[in-house]
Amino acid sequence: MNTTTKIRTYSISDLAKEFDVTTRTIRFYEQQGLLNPTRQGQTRIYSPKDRVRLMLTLRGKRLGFSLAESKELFDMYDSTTEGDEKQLLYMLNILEKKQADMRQQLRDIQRLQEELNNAEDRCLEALNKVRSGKRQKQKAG
Amino acid sequence: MNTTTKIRTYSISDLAKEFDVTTRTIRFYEQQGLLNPTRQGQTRIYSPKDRVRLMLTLRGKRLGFSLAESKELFDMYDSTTEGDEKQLLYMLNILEKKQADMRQQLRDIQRLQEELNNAEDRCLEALNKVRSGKRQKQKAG
DNA sequence: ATTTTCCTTTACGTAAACGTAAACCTTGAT
DNA sequence: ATCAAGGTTTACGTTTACGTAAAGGAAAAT
Repeated sequence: MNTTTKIRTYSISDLAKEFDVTTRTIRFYEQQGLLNPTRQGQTRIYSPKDRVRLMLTLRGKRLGFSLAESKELFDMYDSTTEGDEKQLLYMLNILEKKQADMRQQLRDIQRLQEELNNAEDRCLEALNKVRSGKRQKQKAG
Repeated sequence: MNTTTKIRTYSISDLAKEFDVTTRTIRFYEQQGLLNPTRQGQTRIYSPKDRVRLMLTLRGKRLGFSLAESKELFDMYDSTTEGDEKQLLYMLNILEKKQADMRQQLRDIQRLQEELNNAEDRCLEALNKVRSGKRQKQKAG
């Protein structure tokens, strides 16, 4: 059996299109240590791992993570296999904090969703009033 | 009956302490049109409404809203009572978009929570390995 | 052959959200 | 009276996350 499997690769514009970001953004993420494409000549070649990282980075952004924070998590995740005790405890600490953040965000979102619904209701109501007002005017006119 | 009720007020540092932000931040939010304190001489006096807006602004921030977006929502919310049809439809449009954002964020968070749990498991497992390794060494030593 | 089409690097520019410092009131406590 | 604690304005500085332009290499289409 052959253990060397051919792996899909992506160009920078492949990824840019798929995730709707500019190539500038992708190069910037590399510069910040979030992606590690190989080179063919001077052209960047992205692996599925890079693709996943890009995906995670963007999701992190939506959740208010800075690029530095995402990088930190990636680095830690990579190092867990060979991590020493101190490292691991540190990572557990960070993970705990992130989870607390996420719980807070979950509450925030649920509240905001309620409020958006209320606002929508109020808005629809006001719209009805405006429209029934218009009808009265039409009758009168 | 007296309709003029005395209303609680807050100083800038009251709010700064309560929400753990600097006074600079609070003044900046005023400058951006998010807060509207009255003045006593030149000193700012904040109403409960200001307090709520500060709270909402900060929550918005946690959810990735820009100050401009929060202001937009506040302004629209204030104007709904007297809003004309175009205004109202516009606001409904925005509200719909925000809700879509929130649904996306909800999914993001749930996924991230799963992954954080996985990472934590991996981490704890690695930690156990490290520690059982240590015990072996102690025995041997 | 030359014109697109992608890709590259280098580097300055920018918007958002404050930080920070200077320079100045005012007011209650010592 | 003076001094510390809190308030003010003005204004320049800083970080993050890219945008944008210049200047060019390589390959594929016309």
